Amino acid sequence: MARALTTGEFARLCSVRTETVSRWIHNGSLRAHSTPGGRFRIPSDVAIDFMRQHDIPIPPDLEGERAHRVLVVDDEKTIREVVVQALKRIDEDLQIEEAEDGVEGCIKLGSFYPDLLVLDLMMPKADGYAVIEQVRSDANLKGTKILVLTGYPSPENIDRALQSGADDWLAKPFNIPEFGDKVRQMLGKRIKTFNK
Amino acid sequence: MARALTTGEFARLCSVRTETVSRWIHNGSLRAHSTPGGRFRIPSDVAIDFMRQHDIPIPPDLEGERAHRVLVVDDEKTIREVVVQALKRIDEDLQIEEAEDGVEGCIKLGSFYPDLLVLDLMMPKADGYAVIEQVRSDANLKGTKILVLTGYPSPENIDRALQSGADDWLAKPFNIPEFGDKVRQMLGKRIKTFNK
DNA sequence: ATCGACTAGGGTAATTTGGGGG
DNA sequence: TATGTCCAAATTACCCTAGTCG
Repeated sequence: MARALTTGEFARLCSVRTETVSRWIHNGSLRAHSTPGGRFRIPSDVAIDFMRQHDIPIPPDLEGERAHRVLVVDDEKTIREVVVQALKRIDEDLQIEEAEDGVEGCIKLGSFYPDLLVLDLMMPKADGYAVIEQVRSDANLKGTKILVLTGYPSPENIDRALQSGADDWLAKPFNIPEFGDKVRQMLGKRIKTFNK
Repeated sequence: MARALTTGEFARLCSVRTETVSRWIHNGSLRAHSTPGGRFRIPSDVAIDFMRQHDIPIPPDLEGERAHRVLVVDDEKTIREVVVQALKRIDEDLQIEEAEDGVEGCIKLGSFYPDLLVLDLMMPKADGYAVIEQVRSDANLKGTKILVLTGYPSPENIDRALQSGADDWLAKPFNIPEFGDKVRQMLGKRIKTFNK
């Protein structure tokens, strides 16, 4: 997971020259370590941060170099704990963040850029639909998959959620293996879709 | 897929000054990312979209920078799946969209601008002939190739399809290698939307 | 030992920014 | 008012070279 890029590789990604990347490293715009011989190496997570910061499109194979991020948004602490435990069992390397209402969720979205959003529909402040719309209107979250959890799985609610842009849903209470399958599918599919 | 243009390069393509391109980026008319030093880079697909939207001629080498798009229109899910799988095997970088009837197909045409349209003739709502005519009457779809699939390959049907503007056809069920050949051929010698 | 990729550097071209006039 | 051209100053990135690294 720890691949590091050469200046040339990174230059191509940023559509600049190798020398320019060297200069960025010298003037502190870009962090890198170096070989004993003076060649620079840019860790993939540094590269991703840099590119995200400058709105440079990130190639999927580079994204794949890092651990997946999951944001869990639910106002019930118990549900969040169950979900987080289940997620950790699926993949202990997952980066997991939590939020307890739609507003907090939206704020975390803006800095966390999750690969998967596990989202309750009924919440105080901003409900799940609003969060879904927020995600789907943000180009930086294009790759984010949305799994909706709801205690009221009426056809209307489900339809509205999927219409808004959710990718899949589960009724609460859900069984853990089924949840695991969906998560694996959504995180896996995401990688496969972009695979070179 | 990865090249990005400088403001100067893009300015030349649009026959304006670089300052004007900078201003387009600032006022939001044109999306771009930037280097730490503040120089802009315009991803080639953004550039193409912009130029298409403003009827600016797109040079062929720029067109080549992006993945080809294929729209698959068929009311039978099984057929769509077979076609999509076959397409992915031909070129995994293809952007593929699906529609299950003529109306949905026409809607997607308007935003997806496929290079290739794989089209069933017999469909509910709007049949294949209607879709072909729609494509051929839209200047923005001048470059779109049409491959017709039909389960009823009578001379009348084929004739009518080709008359309407289809470029080639295959009888269902088709064999995959033959389908692959035709697709490669059509994407390969695709006529560019605009000539110099 | 080879050879492509990289660094460092200095001159140069391109780009940004702001302003003014059409 | 809105948009693109034109101008100029400051800055950035490009381009080239020689030499080094992997």
